[in-house]
Amino acid sequence: MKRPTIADIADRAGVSRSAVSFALNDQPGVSEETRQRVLAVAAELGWRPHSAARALRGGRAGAIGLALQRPARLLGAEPFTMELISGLESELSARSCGLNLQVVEDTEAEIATYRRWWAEHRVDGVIVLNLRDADPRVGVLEDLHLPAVVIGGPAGTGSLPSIWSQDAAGMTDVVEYLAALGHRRLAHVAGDPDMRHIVDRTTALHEVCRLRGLPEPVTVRADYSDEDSAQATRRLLASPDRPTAIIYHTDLTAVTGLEVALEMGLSVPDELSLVAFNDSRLCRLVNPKLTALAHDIPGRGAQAARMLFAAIDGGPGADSQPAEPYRLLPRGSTGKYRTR
Amino acid sequence: MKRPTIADIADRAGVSRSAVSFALNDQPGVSEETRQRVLAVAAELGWRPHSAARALRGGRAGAIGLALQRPARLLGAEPFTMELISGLESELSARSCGLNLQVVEDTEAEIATYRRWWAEHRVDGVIVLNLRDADPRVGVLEDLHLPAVVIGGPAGTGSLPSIWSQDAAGMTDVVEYLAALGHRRLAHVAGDPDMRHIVDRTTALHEVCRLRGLPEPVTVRADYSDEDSAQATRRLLASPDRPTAIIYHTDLTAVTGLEVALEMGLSVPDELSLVAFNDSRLCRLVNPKLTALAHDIPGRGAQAARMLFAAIDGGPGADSQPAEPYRLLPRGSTGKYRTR
DNA sequence: GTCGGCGATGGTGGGGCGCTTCACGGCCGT
DNA sequence: ACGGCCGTGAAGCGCCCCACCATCGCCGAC
Repeated sequence: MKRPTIADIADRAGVSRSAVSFALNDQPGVSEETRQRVLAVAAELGWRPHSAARALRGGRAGAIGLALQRPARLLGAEPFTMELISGLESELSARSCGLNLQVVEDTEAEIATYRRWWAEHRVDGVIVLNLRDADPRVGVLEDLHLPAVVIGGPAGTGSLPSIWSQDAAGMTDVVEYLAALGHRRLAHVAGDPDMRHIVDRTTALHEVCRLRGLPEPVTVRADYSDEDSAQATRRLLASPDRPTAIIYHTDLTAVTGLEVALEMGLSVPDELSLVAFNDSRLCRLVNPKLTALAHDIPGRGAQAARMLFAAIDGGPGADSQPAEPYRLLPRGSTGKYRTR
Repeated sequence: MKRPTIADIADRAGVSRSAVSFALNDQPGVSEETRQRVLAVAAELGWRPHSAARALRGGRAGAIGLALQRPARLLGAEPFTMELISGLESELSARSCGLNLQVVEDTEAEIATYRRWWAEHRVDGVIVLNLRDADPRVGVLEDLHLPAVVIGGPAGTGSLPSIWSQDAAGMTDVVEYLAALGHRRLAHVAGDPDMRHIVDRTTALHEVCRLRGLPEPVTVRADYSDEDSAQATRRLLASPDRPTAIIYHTDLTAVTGLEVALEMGLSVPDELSLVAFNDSRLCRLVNPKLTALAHDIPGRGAQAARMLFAAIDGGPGADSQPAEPYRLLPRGSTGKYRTR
């Protein structure tokens, strides 16, 4: 089976290749009658533009890139990524734009991927995840003039448009909620403290605690692995003045934390309250169900895609904007602290 | 910043564009000295081949396609996909080949995507997931001569190479294990009964039960949604002669089932044993941990990628082959049946 | 009333995007 | 003189679009 080209259509329709091109691209220069004839022939032959030829001609690559920076063993556990992708897709498919995925080991590899994508004309723009402090990716993308939308920020994104979750506000909500339940000794299990959103949340946490006159909250670091996040919770709970509420920065670590707490014989929420950032089905699968901060991740993906298109087109609409705020969903894992 | 082209290198190195091309592609026709000079200049300019130009010239698109057929709201919950992708990537990046992702609503849309990818020269081959009975995708891909590797089978893949999990063997292991624990009334919660692997497992289940003299196992259908799989388990457990062991075809439905069972006041595993196909972190997050059939999904992804490359190159190594068999991992959710 | 000029309309030809590759042509050594 | 070895020129992949051209209707000048 041979893919039809514009020349095939031209032959069949009895016109020149230019005329076909004009007709197919809604360009002036052909009569309405010819245009219809050409379109009919094209449909009949099942013609579709050769993406490489289009791209070569100086047009778009017709795809955007998403580099996922995570160790292979953790991919999959986190629902976030797939939800984001599904949101991106909803916009991409409407513009019949492809999505190029690449799993990378670290920031250096991610940057190399951007350079390669740029040099090979593989993508028209990229979505950047997990912004860090002084993130080197920003400068590289600016230098390359590769359109990009950062999910995270708004600080530290340079000239790149970003869509930022309102992390400080989310954290504030949580603390107010926990304080209202009578909690005073708070802790949180944080991932990489370089991450912009972790920084924002941590700052807010300390700030609100100070304002409310609560003791200084405790921070424990943990990567996203099973063992590490379990260990983090275990350390917190083994402490003599253990916290009465723990905030987790991902659903995954929270669920792990819950298991550890139950294992250690603590009653949740009577003796310990748990809250997770990033609601997902995971939070509803465990018992008690986890109180979580939810936000519409597919929606954010779609918004990011729209912004990226705007940035690629160079038109308006590519300004940084906040994402919809977090919604606090109280569930069974939080309650008043009661000694038994 | 302008992307350098072969002409730029030719100018700088003082040779013709052809010579540059030969040098860069390890083609004979240039002296070793010239080759080195050209390579040096290319490296200096940071040259990379323009993927579109290569593809247009009749070469490869330099990417493979993966169409994910699932409703947006379920994407993300299943760890399977991302693990598979990470496995694919490990091979792809070694051959600096891209991965094109597309989320589609149904089989029809998936087929349309294949046709589009083919017509637009976007991918060199595709990975096909979730083979069904009389799957229409197979014929389409054969007609298009689009290289493809099916994950699933081995029956019903036509001329397409496949990599098939040994579902019947896995199911047999489970039943033997449960029978050894004294279980007699078995049930399973199955997804779409069209799916090839579900069919294979179901057939094996009935077969082994027959051989062992166990009563006919009960089948309950459930899609992958929260509510549906919960409802399925609830129905099973409400029955007067309820099963003493339930087998789930995904980790996700199993976890949901466990929650339902505990909610209904059943003790697991004393009154009910649960087994999940597809081990994942989910299975270890719940309490009791779920007995599961594990297999190396990233490994399978890598294997699929290698086979696809073989199919694309038209060389050997593109024959169907079994995946590594399932490993049964007994955990807390299975045990002898004890009435209390 | 006729005719030349002119703009609008509908269509063709061809170049070029960056890369590969085939046909050829100097220039050695034997 | 002839066969390797190096290297060049040019064509062409499919598409887009600029430069052109033919035709025709219109209008004002004669």
